[in-house]
Amino acid sequence: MSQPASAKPDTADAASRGREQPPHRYSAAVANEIEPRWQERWEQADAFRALNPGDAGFDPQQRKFYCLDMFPYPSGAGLHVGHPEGYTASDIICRFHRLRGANVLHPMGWDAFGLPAEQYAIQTGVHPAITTRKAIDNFRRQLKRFGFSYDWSREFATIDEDYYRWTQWIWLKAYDSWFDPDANRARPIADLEAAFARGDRVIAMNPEHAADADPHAGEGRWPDWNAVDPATRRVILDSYRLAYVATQTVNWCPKLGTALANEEVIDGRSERGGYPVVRQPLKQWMFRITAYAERLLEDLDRVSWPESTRTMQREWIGRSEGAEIDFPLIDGPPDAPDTLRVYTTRPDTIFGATYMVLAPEHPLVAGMLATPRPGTDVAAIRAYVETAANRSDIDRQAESKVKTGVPTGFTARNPATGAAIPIWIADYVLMGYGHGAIMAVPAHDERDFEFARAFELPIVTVVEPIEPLDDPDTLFSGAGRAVNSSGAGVSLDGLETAAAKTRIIEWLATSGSGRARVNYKLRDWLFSRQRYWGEPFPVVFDNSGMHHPVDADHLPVTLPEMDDYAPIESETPTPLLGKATAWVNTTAAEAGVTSAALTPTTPVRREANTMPGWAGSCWYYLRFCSPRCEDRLVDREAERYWMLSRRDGARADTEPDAFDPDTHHVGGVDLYIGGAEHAVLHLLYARFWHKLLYDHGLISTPEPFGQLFHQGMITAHAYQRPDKSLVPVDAVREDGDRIVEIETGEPVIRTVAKMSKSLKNVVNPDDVIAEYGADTFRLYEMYMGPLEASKPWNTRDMVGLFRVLQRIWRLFVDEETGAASGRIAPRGDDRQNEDLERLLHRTIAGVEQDIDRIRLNTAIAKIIELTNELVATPEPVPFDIAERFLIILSPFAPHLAEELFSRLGHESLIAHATWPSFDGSMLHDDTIELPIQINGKVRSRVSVPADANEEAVREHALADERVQSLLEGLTVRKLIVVPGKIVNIIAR
RNA sequence: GGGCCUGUGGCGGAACUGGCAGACGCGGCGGACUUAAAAUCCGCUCCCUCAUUUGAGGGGUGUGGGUUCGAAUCCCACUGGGCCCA
Repeated sequence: MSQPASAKPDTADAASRGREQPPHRYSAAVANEIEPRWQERWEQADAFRALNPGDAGFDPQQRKFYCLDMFPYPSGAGLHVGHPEGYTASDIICRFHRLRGANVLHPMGWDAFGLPAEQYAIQTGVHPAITTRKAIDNFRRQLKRFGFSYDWSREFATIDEDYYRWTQWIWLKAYDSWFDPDANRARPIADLEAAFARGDRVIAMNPEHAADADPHAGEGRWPDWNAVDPATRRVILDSYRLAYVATQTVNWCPKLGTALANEEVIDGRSERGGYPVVRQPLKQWMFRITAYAERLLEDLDRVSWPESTRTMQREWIGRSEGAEIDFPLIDGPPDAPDTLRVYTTRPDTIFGATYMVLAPEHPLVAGMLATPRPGTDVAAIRAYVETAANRSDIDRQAESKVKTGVPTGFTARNPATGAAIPIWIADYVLMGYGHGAIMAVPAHDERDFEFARAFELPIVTVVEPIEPLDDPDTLFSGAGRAVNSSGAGVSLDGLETAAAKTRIIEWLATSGSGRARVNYKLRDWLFSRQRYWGEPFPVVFDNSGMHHPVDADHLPVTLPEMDDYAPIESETPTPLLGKATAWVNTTAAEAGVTSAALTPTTPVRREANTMPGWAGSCWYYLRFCSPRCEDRLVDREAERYWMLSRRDGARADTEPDAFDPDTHHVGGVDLYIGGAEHAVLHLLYARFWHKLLYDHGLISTPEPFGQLFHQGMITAHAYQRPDKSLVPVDAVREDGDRIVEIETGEPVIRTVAKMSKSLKNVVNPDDVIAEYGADTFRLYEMYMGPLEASKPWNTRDMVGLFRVLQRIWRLFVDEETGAASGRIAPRGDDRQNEDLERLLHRTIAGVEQDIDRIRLNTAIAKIIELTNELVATPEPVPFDIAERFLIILSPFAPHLAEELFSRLGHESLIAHATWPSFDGSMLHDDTIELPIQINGKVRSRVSVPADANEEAVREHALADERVQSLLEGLTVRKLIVVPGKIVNIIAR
């Protein structure tokens, strides 16, 4: 065992070796014999094959159930005990639904592109495909050993060519799409061009195009499409694409040869290795996910997801309502726009806007540096802008940091007050949010306030709290009543904040200096990585830098072989694939660009960036519906069958294609189980791709995952010093009542921590299965606590579940001979057992309810209670009770259940048995014991008929001897009867 | 700093919608079996006091308050832990 904390000998192991052990007792050896045997039987019988429409034996009347696990990234380290947690839960639920007659789709596959394999390749030179395939084989072996009922015929990996060709195909679909704000959906880019040509749309750059900071981009400047030159047409159309190229500032680490996410940069150095990181502009492929912000937000109300996850997605999308306001520039730089546009959620505070701030990256800055105002310290501005460029957004936004900035010397006019206010540059304003510029209202915004104090800028109060604040010195940023807010054109004085906002927006609109605006924190999705081990983009560039898509018939674009995978160390960002010069430099024909776009011999450069790890996981759940489909990303019929669910549970395939919110569930996968660490990114990205495909009519539901469930984390015990630092489990010993660190003798306390190599508390599932078998492992992991809770692994506790299985085994099998125990009445014996029958019905009902509510720990407790009763019953257990008991056990401990079921004489698999029904009248006894409280304390209990009415119960209670003696000398003031529950007598 | 979740025996946890707190499992204690130990099986096991053959009483779900006939459950404040945002 790899858990040194369990100092006790491992019980199951000892049991299997014990000399005087009965020869046929349920032991680790028995488990390890019967489990692989049944796994082979299932495989031979193709027991868990999900039938698609058109398959032989497919029954259109059968209920469907699509239950998906978040597929794993197969690392070289193999499975961790955290992996099988969600997988065991989904397996139990799937087996349950099969027993209840559903056609269950329960697939498994591999998220196989990604960094670890590439880093291993850098060290060893072994191709990532080789290490990845090996890791997949190991993961598959480990998962199969748990007896999970996956339909393995549907298995695929994201690195399979016939999978990622469709990943690339979807990207091309996005490239070929624009988002029509009027229709609120994606449409082919050809529709946009046609609309321009017909004159149905104003010909303009996309005003939402992130790469274009020109605030006037959305204003038409081209009256006639036919008069626009082809190059400009392309630029205009490209600004609308849902997959587009833009120059983004990235954290480039020259030493690592890649761009890093903001979270991976700490104080200007890489988190891994501590290498310097520079902020560099880099041409990147982006996804216009922001176009879907509103729909991604709205549809959160329609899915059955944990509230916390929906909240996180809402916050990530970050919708806010406010206004964009144009502040006229006073003597601005030549060639610059006349106005400076800002976004604010508090337009009502405009009378308090005493200065403005530009992000250092703001396009106006260049013009200000080129033609500075007299007396401006240009060098200081330049230095400030350069320094700011290398600070991460996270650092820049940290409120604790001292605010920095420089004055530009330029001024703008506050449209409300008419006053000229100075324009500053400061890095607390980010280019990525709003318009990269703000009106600063230091009286009512924390950051503006600190900045104003640091640079002695005026602070004007324009909102007063309606209720006086407890602490008058705190900055007031809430809603209140406007004061000092009157100008030539408009007055807000006396209005409460909401009304003031409405009034000022009306005035801004009529005066032409602003308008209401909804803004989102969500940014477009940076989709390029400078890695090797990812999907190549199906796109090339010609000599003029223009991009051309690869024709769909030429997919997939495969990766070239490489001699070494070391990153290119460079000051200028260079993708690793840039090394594969022979692959990069090719011709239009070779790359698969249609001759309509480029003549076949045109020299082109392939896109050398690759897609990020998220790409493959964005649509794998769709592919599982028909993983071998060759002519489409997913078979139409199969997709509709598995993804579209009617609310009443009936089959949907007789319905028309169109999703109907009144009769259909919103999304396809009936139950999606996976970790909360994917609450935002993976789930948001997958929803985005799904909606894009839905808009193109390729799939039938607007959401991918109808119900989502997060399993908690499996933690482990660790030890903590008084200073809260952690001590590895092998560095402590028990010293009497205390636990001390061996090296120092200092006491430590037991705590809970993540499993980690450094704490030496990682548990390897292979070891646990060798010691106890998979059935015990499955039961233990489900029994630890509620699935959604994080809970500490404690190997010592496993023996309890092992003993339960041992008791069940002993009930059926003679430990000395291995033959039938004789404890089960033979088939055909008509003996009854009323008490057991009632308990069985209660257990069936309880387990059903618990599985439906995903409370597997209490379901197992109920099965254990029944087990203990069966074992304790002196006379033989009726045959059909034993049979039904095994069926309800089978989702949880499938191997043992199959074995015992066959020993009862069954030829067929228990996996294909029918879930037993329960009789509602059997759930309650005829008479019940009712507790009697006197003044809130239980003093007695009486037996009453279960259906006794309130009056009868009252009489029973008052007639009770004990109650009468306790009530002596007291007056009953009140008597509360809760039928079936309790009686409370209030007496003085 | 803001938001969300959470605190129940020695441990993991149970308790439907406000109705007998501690199901079930671990551990511990006692017993059976054994030369002995392990394994297995049986019994007891929230704490305190008195009685100890049955038992009787009191306290108890992080702390303090509130609502209620009745609170682990609902409300308020505080406090410990976790997660997310900043």
